[in-house]
Amino acid sequence: MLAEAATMQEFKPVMPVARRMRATTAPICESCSLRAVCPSSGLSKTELRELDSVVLSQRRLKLGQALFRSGEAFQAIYLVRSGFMKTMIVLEDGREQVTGLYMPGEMLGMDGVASGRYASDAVALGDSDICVISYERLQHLEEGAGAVQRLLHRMFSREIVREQQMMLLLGSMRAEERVATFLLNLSERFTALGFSPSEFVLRMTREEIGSLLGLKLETVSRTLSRFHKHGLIEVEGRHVRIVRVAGLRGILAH
Amino acid sequence: MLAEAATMQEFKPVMPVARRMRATTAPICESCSLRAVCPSSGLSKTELRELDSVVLSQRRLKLGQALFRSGEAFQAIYLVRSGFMKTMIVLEDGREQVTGLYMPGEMLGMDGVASGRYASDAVALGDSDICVISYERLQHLEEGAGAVQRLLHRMFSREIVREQQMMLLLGSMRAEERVATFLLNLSERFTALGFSPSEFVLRMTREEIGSLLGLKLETVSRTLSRFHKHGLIEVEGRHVRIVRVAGLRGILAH
DNA sequence: CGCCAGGTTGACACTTTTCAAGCCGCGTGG
DNA sequence: CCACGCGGCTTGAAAAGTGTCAACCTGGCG
Repeated sequence: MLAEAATMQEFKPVMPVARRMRATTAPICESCSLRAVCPSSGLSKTELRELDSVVLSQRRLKLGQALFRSGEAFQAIYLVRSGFMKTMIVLEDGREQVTGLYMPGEMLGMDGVASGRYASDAVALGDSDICVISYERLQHLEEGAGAVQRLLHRMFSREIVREQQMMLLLGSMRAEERVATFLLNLSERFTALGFSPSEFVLRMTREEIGSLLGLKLETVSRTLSRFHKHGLIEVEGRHVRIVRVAGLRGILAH
Repeated sequence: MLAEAATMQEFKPVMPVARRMRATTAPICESCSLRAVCPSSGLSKTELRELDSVVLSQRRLKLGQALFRSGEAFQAIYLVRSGFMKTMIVLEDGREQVTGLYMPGEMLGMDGVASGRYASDAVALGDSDICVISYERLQHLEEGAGAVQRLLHRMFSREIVREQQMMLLLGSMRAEERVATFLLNLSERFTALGFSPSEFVLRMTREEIGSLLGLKLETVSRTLSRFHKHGLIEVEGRHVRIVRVAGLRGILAH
């Protein structure tokens, strides 16, 4: 039943990732298999080459490894190439809030520009490949700077919009609406990546999902169970299949 | 008792704002009274002049008037010169979420860069003066572009960090913590503007505060009353005086 | 003068959290 | 090889925190 989703869990780029961990000047962006979803889509050949010149390297992370941590000196922004990342803020008293879930083609670390130090932790939710983009060099691009700068601005802005929507969710939705929104959002993003809109694998524990949605893990679990009981989804651990999208959407329509 | 706060409600810049509503080339930034808190602090004279060249005009808003609305074509970003603004997202079903409160020196509208349309509504919380900055021209700055671009990036990033902190508040704090955080945050920002850290005027109704904090207006009211009962603050409508900062901070320390 | 928006407060309902118990699958070490 | 422990998940029952509804107060303004 959930076989397709299971294979998808691997979540490898469609084409093999060539020249991993290569030196700075390797044409990573030009030949990137993520071009379709990568923010760099829309750039010209020369502009892509420009972009390549600022890609410092690739990084590989395993489950739980940090890409950066709150307070570390900001030097680079990061692009998810494969795998999943989460960002979170931690309070002194230990409470933590997952502030974002990042999929291939999405960008991380822009919160570090403000003060020169990252404001959040970024942690891998499984094996992940990450493009490391030197912010320093990005600033000093000469050729093609216009297009690349505009791209960067769109990325910044997209992040702001994403966070606004998260605030809407956290500030004015009840548990069922939050979880439904979460599932529908995942579905969209998987679709954009060329995967099934209806069948996928959550990459987070119930606790992480809860933290992202501002709920306790038990509430997440109960809500998923209720959705299942009402025939909206099928759940098996982290495998999810959306059975009645309209039903999920209906929950949002109050 | 709350006299100082009452005068402060006017919230005029320290120096008179010269050449309001003037043509594009007026040296608004160079002579801006907000320099101390304005994001443009740190720019050189020439860079300031550059910045001036992108300031289209000034806009004056009254209570309830919109600076931009969700869906409108994005053309400019805005800087609050005097007064207060709020941003909000509205759902089809009418529910709305205040996503931000903006004071003099703070920037609005960057969410429009992503899609070319604003993603939120910006509404004045009272008489306000706003700098209108052409995004188009900002992009095409030649001289001094480096410094101005860096400045813009910091602004973007600061907004991202601000929203992350809002998510933390909305996702993992209880009502008392939210209100205490709100008051302490206001206190800091007023201080930065040269006003009293302990005595100020809320510019929003209880309902707006509630929406910003993800609470109902009654909860806001009750929480403020409770703070008052415990001798932490004094409240009289929108006039607030913080009596025991340590007490408020203590609430955050669980 | 009277209305109305904004604010406060109480009583009660509802959602979500908290606490607790138990299940499952998996890796480790006896 | 099996037992054990443990993290992750589910479910129930009770507690806590907020929301809802309603009454009432106040000040400003037509």
